[in-house]
Amino acid sequence: MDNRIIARILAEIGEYLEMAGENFKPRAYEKAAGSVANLDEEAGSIYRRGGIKALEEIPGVGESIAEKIEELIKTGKLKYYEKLKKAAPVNLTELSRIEGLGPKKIKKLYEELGVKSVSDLERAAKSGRIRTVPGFGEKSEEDILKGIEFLKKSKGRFILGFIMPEVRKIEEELKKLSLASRLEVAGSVRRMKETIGDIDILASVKGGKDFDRRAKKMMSAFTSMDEVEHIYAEGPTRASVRLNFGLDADLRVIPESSYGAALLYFTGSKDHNIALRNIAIKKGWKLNEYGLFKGQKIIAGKTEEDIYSALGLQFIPPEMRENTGEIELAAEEEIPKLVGYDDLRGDLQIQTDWTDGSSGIADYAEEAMGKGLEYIAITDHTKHLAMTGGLDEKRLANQGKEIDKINSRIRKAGKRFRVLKGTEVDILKDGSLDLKDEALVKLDIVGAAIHSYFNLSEDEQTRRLIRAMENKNVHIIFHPTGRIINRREPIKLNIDEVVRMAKKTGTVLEVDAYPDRLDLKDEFLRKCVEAGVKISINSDSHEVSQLKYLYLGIGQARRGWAKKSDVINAWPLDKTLSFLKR
DNA sequence: GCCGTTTTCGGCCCGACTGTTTTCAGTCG
Repeated sequence: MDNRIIARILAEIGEYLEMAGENFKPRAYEKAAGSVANLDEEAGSIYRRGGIKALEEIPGVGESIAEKIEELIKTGKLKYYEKLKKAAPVNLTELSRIEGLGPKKIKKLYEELGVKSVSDLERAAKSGRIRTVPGFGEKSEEDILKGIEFLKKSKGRFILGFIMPEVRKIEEELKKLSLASRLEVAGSVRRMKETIGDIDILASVKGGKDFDRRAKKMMSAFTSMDEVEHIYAEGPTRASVRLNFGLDADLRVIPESSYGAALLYFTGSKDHNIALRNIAIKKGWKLNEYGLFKGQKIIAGKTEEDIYSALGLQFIPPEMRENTGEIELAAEEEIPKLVGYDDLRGDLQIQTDWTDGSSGIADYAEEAMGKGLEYIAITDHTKHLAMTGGLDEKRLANQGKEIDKINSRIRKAGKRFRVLKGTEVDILKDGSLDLKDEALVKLDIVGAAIHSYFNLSEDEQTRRLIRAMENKNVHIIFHPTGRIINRREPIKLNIDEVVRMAKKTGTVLEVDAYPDRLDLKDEFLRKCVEAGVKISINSDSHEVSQLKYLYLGIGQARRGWAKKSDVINAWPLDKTLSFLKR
């Protein structure tokens, strides 16, 4: 039984206990679920290694939860969980996705009306029975129907790179009003999470006696924007709305003196904030969105730096704030200097109109120069991918001649820029490659990638990838897990083994920066960084405008704690090339 | 149910907003 399933069951137990009116147990289960989900090792393997005592080493897991995990590992079932489910057989996960509905209300609806699912809920609301339940009224009934409608329309979380233009547009519109002294999108957007659930906007206005008036003006400007489709809540300092492109947005207005505290708070993550608050508590202080306080006296609040520093911590970049060890590093002054958003010098994965891309090589060179890059690699698909018009050895050689011409034109124009010859060679089912070694050895950059047989077992898939890495001509594995966010699951891989073999063979692993790939993802990148495996951040462009997606790959690499020295295309070209010639 | 510079008991992050209530429980982030 894998960690995700164990974590989900623990989290559900927490919700059932909350329904039952328990006070602190739900949080204990929720916390344990979070740690299990974040484990590097399968709980089953921890248990086999050290038994129940080893399970108790997991943060938030004590005697009782360890026994429950043991039962799940041994029997695949958990009596305690089955009992809770039987006592209240409702689809909690589904129902609590409706805005405004939590465990307590769900319990009431189940007890009074027998509501078990969203479809039960819809019937109850439409027939006017919700309003008869104590604590509910006509408004609640309406809100529930609206919530159901929204749930039917929305497809869960939005992919950051695709929604970013809309986010920036809202941000720009609000800034244009010139009502706020500072305004910023915080939350998961600022942490560069690959998907986001909503937009958290933070604005500050001058404090003092006119604060209320200024804040109110800001709030009403926000809720009356053209994009606002529905207002969930609107108070003097906080409003929550649904935007017409299907995303929810929150605005908080705070006085300037609290901007740093509020930015810290609204950037999250929630777990990071809780950990910071606990540090404050241990010092006898209190941390909230208005500042860090000792009694009534404010110690810090104007900037995030001030607050971290007062807590005895180094500044932590937003992308690292997930409470997965960064606070401990900050206490030791060991936060790494992460690769920066301006650090990339080249892009090593680009598809052109020779295969399934729609822009030509020269256009890419032009666009990349305009973006300040110093090199790009052309890496079209190979013959096995017939639907893309993949290149065979002969067409690849012809493409090389065109690249030579383009490079000489660039040189004659006196520009320092180079187009590298490359390929995205297909990894076949058995791990062999789609092009002959004689063709590969002539190229500057050989990326290899899996595009077929996504359903092999973990063992087969891992051996397949390792065989590709063992080819001396392969420099980089492109999008190693093959996932497409919200569409395709990653292939099954023993990632630790892959990282180990990448280190041994000197193979680079990629962060494909395309918005719905971001592959490798953050947690796997951390493993690379720890093991000393180099990474490259590439756009996987199929059209010149897609070079802009590199920033998403950088964000993901920062979430994986990568430094400039870990990223081969953040280096000068001669260093990169000599590194690749192992 | 977990945990410990509050250490084996007594705490557990904190504040805004809503709807349905006449003072607050529930939800959210």
